[in-house]
Amino acid sequence: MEQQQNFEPLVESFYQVPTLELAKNLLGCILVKQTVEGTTSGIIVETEAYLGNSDRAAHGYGNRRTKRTEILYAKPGHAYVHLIHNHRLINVVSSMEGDPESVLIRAVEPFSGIDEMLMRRPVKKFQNLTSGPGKLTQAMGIHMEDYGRYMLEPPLFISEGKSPVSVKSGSRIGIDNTGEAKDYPYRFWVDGNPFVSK
DNA sequence: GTCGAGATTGACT
DNA sequence: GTCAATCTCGACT
Repeated sequence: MEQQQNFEPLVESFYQVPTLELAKNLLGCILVKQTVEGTTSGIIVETEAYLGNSDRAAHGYGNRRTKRTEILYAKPGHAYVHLIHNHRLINVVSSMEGDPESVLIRAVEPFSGIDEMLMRRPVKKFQNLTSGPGKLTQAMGIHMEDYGRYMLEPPLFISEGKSPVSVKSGSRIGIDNTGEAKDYPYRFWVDGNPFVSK
């Protein structure tokens, strides 16, 4: 019995807050991706903030505006899909138009369309399905074609969810050789959730 | 046209 | 804990 409900996309003003605040607010919200095969969704349980101009670890650092980072300068609420090795990561563009800031979605907890996720990404441990930025994009079928998608309407959007009980923050992971930027406490997660990557 | 780098994952010791 | 895999973009010749 598959949960079938109508998701309500968040409104534009939700994204028009400081990036660090948006990163916290996104926890507990639901990421929804609709495909011809069906709808998959997951509760966001882990995020990271990337502050463009002042953050060396961010792709928008130093106002390097290229075709690849172009979407970071657009209005908040757009999807920035980035490729790394053979994996994809998904960010939500935040802050104001013209500021290359974004929030990386690092992990979600499967909510609906779980059968389809398992088909795309067969795993022995259910916990491994979406507990990482490259994992959730594979499970939910997010590709480069989703680059630049405006996440306020289907087929890719974020819906309001329940507020997490307890939120923690700390330093980001996976970004070495970026100097002091790696120690910034820009990572947020839902305390105790098994789908948080580490 | 060619070369190098990157916000990761999974398998193995 | 270490290490290799594999793809797109961006810079340079």
